[in-house]
Amino acid sequence: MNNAEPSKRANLRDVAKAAGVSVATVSRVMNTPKQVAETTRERVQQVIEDLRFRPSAAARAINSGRTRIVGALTPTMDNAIFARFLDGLEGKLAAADLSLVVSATDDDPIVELRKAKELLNIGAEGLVVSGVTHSPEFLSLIERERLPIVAISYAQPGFTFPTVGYDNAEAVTMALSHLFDLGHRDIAIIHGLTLNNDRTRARLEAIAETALPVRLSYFEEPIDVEGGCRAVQRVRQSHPECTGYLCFSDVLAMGALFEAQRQGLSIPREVSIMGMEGLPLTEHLSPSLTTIDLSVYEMGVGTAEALARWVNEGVRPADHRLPARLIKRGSTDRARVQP
Amino acid sequence: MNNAEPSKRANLRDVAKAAGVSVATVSRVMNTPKQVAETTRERVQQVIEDLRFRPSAAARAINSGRTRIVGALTPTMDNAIFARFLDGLEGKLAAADLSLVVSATDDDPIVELRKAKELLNIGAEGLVVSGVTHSPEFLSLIERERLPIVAISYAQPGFTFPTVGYDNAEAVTMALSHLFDLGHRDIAIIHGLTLNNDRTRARLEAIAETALPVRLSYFEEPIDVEGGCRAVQRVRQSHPECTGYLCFSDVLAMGALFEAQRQGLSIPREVSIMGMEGLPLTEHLSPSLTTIDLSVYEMGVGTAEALARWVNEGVRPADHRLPARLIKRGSTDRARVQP
DNA sequence: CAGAGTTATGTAACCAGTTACATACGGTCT
DNA sequence: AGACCGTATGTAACTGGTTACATAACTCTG
Repeated sequence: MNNAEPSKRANLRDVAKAAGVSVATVSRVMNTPKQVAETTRERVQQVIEDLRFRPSAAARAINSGRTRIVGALTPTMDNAIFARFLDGLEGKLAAADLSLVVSATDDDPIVELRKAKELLNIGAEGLVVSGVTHSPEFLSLIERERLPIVAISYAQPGFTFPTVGYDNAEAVTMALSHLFDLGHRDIAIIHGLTLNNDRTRARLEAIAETALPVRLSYFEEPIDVEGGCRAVQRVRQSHPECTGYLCFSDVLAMGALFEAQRQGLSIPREVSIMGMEGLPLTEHLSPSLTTIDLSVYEMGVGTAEALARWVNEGVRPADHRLPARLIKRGSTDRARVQP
Repeated sequence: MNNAEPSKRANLRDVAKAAGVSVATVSRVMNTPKQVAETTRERVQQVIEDLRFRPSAAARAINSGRTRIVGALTPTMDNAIFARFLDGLEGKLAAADLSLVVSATDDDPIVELRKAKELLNIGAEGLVVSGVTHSPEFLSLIERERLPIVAISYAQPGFTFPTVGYDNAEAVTMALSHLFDLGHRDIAIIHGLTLNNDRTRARLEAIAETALPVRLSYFEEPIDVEGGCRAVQRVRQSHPECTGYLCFSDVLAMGALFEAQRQGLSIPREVSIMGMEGLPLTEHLSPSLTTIDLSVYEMGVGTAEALARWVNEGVRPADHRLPARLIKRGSTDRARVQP
């Protein structure tokens, strides 16, 4: 056996030569097998296997203009919500024969622009982004490339590109009403950073416009458990009269719950706490966490369906609004009558 | 202005013609600018911008043989550990100018093989996989393609391909010793599914070989909070004498903690519970969770560095063993003297 | 059995880049 | 002036596939 040569990958010509046919026939065996006579087809197939021939994706892409790659630009991956979203997204994209490239932007428009360009450079056929606020350079890049793109976490029919997400105003209003209905009048709003995050801003604007006779105070913290803890410390210090804590994220709510308990507060007797998102984990806390389910996994699936149709069939998808649903659990209850 | 034609993307020839130079010159402007006279260079640059020229990734790939894409095959993304790992991985890969395609295998070797082939089909230059146990077809595929590949979550120097991970035996022994040192003799081992998961099996084997005089009982559940809850229900029913609960995952440990508290058990007075992984969240539970920190984020970064060097410079990386470190917190304490 | 239609296959152009090699130009040295 | 050198640029071959078109062989029909 002669293993002398470094055995570089076989190409179409090699296969054709070895099988004694033309390159066109080999190509047909792979793409339109029924056009090839059975005996020839089998012989070529055999050579393909013997030579371990694998067609070059690049060469195919250059002809078809298709890479079957789409990119997702999310603020981070290390966050239960985006992890869950990406899981749903990847699963459904794979079913549509599309590969998912992930890219974290850290909620920075400059990074977003840079990473979007890199995604285009590797030939991404479509993009997923968070929210509807983006740098002008980003928007014009998308427009002039006519790139299929879907914005998530933000339902906004008629926006520049299709959105797959929930109505942030509706969701937050639902949450606030829940606390109001339970008799809470002094409510702490615990939210993530507003800088470069239009989802948070949209929720805050909806809150600000409420007609409900409530007294609100606002606490901004990074969306992690520690942020939730710090927020509660600040609430207790500056606004101890608050009996309802509305957190814009389940992760913040978990931190808030833990810290409140650490401070000896009885939940929900003294203070009601609620989150948003509907992470599976929240059901198992003690007390279980009242939250607004935003069907994050379904958002991933819906986004994949929308983008896959656009990329594969050229059909620009309609906006897809996901339901927001109150999940009433143990962490919220009637406000205690003031002493 | 004539906007009649559908303005298909400009290519090298278009730019060359518009700038009045040859295609070679345009190519040089992009790749080796110093070889081109300044006046020519500037003129070509201008045309490139005017025509919004973006070189085709596929055409480049066909020449260079490089796609700058690597793939990661993880059981899932919707899991705090893998999310954190992927976050570290993507960040460092991006710094090495590599894009990350993610693909979930659901711990199924058949899916793993299929998705690995798909990754190769789109031109992935390297792969990340979980653990060291894979189907023979998968292994031979990797071998004959001479594909750079790194296995994670499993330190095994000298394995078929380089590993970046912790020593599962060491980690679990560390955990067991901790409980033993605190006086626990009846210990419940709560672990994820062993089917197709060699990390879990390696831990179980290490546990089985312990020289410590302890009585162990085993409880297998899917790695989610509910799994942890169910495990505790089973422990209480079949082995109520257990005072130490050793969970192979922080997620299981959280479920165990919640369920134990729901059942009225005082942690750590009556029962000590510990997890593994070192998720940031665990620090904030009440009581805070004792765990074995496995530096998951660092594993992501280390994997990226190893794979990037291999792919970019052809240097097969050395095995990288990550430290396992006991983080003693509130959920474990001395075993109560038997009444 | 000629003419038409079907089927199987080959030839060569094409996609969008990179690059080896050739060439033209201007300046320096002898 | 002629040889020599370095720089700037162009020509054309090449990467690895796909596919329009041509062709050859075979079957069917009148």
